[in-house]
Amino acid sequence: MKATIYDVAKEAGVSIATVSNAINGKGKVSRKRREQILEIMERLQYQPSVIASALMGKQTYTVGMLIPDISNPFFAEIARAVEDRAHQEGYSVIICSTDNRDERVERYLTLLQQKSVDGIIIGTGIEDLDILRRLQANGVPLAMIAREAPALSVDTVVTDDETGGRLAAEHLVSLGHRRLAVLAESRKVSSSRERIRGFREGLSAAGIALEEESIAVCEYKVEDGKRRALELLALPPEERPTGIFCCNDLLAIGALQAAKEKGIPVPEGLSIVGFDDTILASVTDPPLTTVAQPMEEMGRLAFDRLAACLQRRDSERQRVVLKPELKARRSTAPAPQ
Amino acid sequence: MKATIYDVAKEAGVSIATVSNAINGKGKVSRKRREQILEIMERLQYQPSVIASALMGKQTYTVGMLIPDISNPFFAEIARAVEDRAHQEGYSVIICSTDNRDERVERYLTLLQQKSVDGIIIGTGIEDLDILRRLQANGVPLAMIAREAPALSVDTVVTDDETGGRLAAEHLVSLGHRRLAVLAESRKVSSSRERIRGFREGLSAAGIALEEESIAVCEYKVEDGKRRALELLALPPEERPTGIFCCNDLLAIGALQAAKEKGIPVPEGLSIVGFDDTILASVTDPPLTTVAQPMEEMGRLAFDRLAACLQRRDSERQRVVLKPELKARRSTAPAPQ
DNA sequence: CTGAAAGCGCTTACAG
DNA sequence: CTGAAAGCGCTTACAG
Repeated sequence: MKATIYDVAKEAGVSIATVSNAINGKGKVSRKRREQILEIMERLQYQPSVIASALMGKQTYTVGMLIPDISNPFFAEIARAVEDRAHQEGYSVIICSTDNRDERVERYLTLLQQKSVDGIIIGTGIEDLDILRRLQANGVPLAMIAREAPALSVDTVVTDDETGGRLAAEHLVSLGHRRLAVLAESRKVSSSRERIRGFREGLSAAGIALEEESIAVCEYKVEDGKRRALELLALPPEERPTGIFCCNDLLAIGALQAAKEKGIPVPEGLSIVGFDDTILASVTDPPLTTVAQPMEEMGRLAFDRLAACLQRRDSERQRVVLKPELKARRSTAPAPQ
Repeated sequence: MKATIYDVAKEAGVSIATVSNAINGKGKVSRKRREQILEIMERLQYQPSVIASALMGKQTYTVGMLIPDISNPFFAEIARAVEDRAHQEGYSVIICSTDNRDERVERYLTLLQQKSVDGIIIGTGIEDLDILRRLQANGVPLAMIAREAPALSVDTVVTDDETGGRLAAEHLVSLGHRRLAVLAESRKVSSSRERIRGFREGLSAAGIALEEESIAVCEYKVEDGKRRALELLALPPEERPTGIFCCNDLLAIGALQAAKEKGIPVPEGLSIVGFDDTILASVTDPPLTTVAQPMEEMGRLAFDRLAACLQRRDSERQRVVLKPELKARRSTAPAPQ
């Protein structure tokens, strides 16, 4: 059987309260006793039960993280950064892939609460903000990453998506493109909305309008992007967009595949801009021009924000905005004549 | 405050034991009482505490998963499959990226045990098998995925790595290659050892020997692969390998980059074969010939194996071996003359 | 400096 | 069919 605090106490000839104090550095325990107890713990391979101490109001040292899909490299890289920082502080992270579907979000949130996680990082699109309000009412610390919920008072770490969209627009405009289209993520995803807003602004600053029908809403997977891109490219050459701004790298890969299938050369016949700068962007054919987010930093900061909530629950909510950066690679070129 | 079972019991005018029975469908509770209790739970937004019931010997409905790195697409895809199956059954999964380092493995394993996870899926390379033996001695159900520990009696789901290596060899041999090299993962990683063994067998069946110095051991990251590939390609053209077998897609991308840097055209001047068939393999330039593993199936089966251990602890250990498949894309071609 | 006791929110025999 | 009571492994005042 696994050793408990009772075994240690008995072996040391003290009460369990003293063992508990020795472990937690609480109260006063003579140095001699403490060392003796520690030695016995070692010998018995005693592992304090997080479960039991959590029941007494201590933390579970576990946080949840809701993201659309861990197999999307953008979220996998973010998750790694969150995990590393969490691990440094003794926390574990439960990954929850929601596919941006509200019923999955709700199910996971219920589970996480039943498991008494200490906090939750939200990187998934959520339509119904009441879900988050309820969480906050239950006293669950929250931090948003790569997504926003402006209506809520909640710690947030985002890239400046609007600026990111504008950078993409300016890049394409400077290359002479005037017929542009967008591959968007679900409207639920705030970051996607912001990117499109910035993109539209960037275009209108150059006197170019972005028609509503040039915005194709996709799920976040490659196949969706490809399907919707094929629709956009089905127009006759003189009406067809010469540049597509994609709200993430996965969609951009879909666009790349669509262009290939249509026999349209990239970048000569079509320029494609992605978003995120995941590992994918650097290995595609051609390598993807994309708007980079500082993923490692975002993950780290998001955990730090959450940890700050855990420490002093009353603290100010912060909103951290990181700078995006356009990485020009080879999927963009001057617009065809 | 969050409602507890006491609140529900008081509201319903019954004992907490009856509420507990109603929730768990244990004992006999009249249908009328049960419905009344359920209705009150709903109204009070009562969420049973997993922590408390775990302390009474029930499960935590949480499992751990040790992998080298969640930001490696291979493991991200596996993790997604594990997560989906786990979620179906009401379990959550804690992701632990170990970077294949024993101290991180030990640290995570200790944490997971303190948190009383119901079981652990191991996909990380482990040098010191005693670590796993100790886990088993503590009664923690285990399942290995994509890694083996033949010395242990443990459920295992793997691809037939040896066959995978042989497929790679046969493919290269059939294209006329005779000077071959390997980009290997750490020796700790059993799957990498097996792949190399199969590759070597495949070569020797064609009368080709694989020199020890043609095997470059890397970590599992792109940069490592690139660095070691550069070394392999530093030889004069007539001694340099015409084909490189890489033990995963990430290393293959490193090889691709090294070739590009050296100005060696792929596949005309150098053929490259990867392993895994992650999303990366389909988007590289050129697309990667690689040995595919059925990642979704592996993840699903691994969780099922673990779940089987949880149910009936005494059951037989199983070893599931899945078939790899060579996907010929455009990174391989006939050997240069 | 140390220990007895209460209690966290449940489950599980056991008795009725 | 229902409830009183013990107990899971800890922590936390409180008393000494």
